[in-house]
Amino acid sequence: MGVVRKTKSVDLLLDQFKSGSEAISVIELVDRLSSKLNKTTIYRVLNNLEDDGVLHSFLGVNSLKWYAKCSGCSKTKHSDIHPHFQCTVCGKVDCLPVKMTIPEIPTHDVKSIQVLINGACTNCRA
Amino acid sequence: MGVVRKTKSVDLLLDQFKSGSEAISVIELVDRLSSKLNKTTIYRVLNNLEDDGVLHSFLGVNSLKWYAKCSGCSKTKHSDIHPHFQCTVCGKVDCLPVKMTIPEIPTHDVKSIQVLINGACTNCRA
DNA sequence: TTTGTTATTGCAACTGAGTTCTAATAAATT
DNA sequence: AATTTATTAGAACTCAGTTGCAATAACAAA
Repeated sequence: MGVVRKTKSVDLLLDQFKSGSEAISVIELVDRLSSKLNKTTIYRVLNNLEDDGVLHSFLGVNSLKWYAKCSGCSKTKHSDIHPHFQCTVCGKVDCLPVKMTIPEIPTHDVKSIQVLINGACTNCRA
Repeated sequence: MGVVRKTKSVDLLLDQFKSGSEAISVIELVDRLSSKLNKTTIYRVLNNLEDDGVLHSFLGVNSLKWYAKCSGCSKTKHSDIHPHFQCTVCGKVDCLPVKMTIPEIPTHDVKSIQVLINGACTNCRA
């Protein structure tokens, strides 16, 4: 599928991801936009934007779904592989600008890899 | 807390993890043991066994919770860090016997790391 | 062995993130 | 302006995981 039409929903959601490499949970997005967009719409548009290679998603702690901007991805190829860092103090999630290489596992045919790192972020570490 | 008493529930659950390095989802465990144990009990005992360093848990695709045996962990120290491999064909999850080093991130204070690899397992790759 | 203490269990009801269905709406094309 | 069809809102639903409480069973002390 993917996004085909320019709609208010798409604009509003893309606005949220304009700045920085910070990820946003769907729960947070629903909360921020609840007066303007329906929950179902948010889930669907995010899904479309991921199909288009505009955003990527992953699971944080408590199995909540998070989204962040992709860089260098397209409808056909998702090449933006990097670790995600979730702060155990404030809960925020960053995309780490660290190059990840997919490891060679002789016994398995590796397709993708997800790395979630936990600890204290820049602001929260004492 | 952790497990203090030897009960039927603990024995039944530990039996499931006797062989191999294969992880088992909670859903699967509830399914296997539903005639013998209550769902709530299963969730609670698994949680205790994790506190004790006997099992470790992680999230697979669809944010389902999985458990697998720990090796070399105790009530106070969880040192068994390794990637988990989930097959996109059959859905099974293996603990990979690969040593993982926690990366140095200058800007963040890293505490733990979770790696989920996707692809085709030994049985499912063509 | 019996009694008392308290961890553990079963059950029912609940929670909440994410999904599904359908009718109404609004892009985009003619 | 009319037509087509993707998109949206809303309500209802799904289901993994949790909570509260009364009943039960492991274990220790007598």
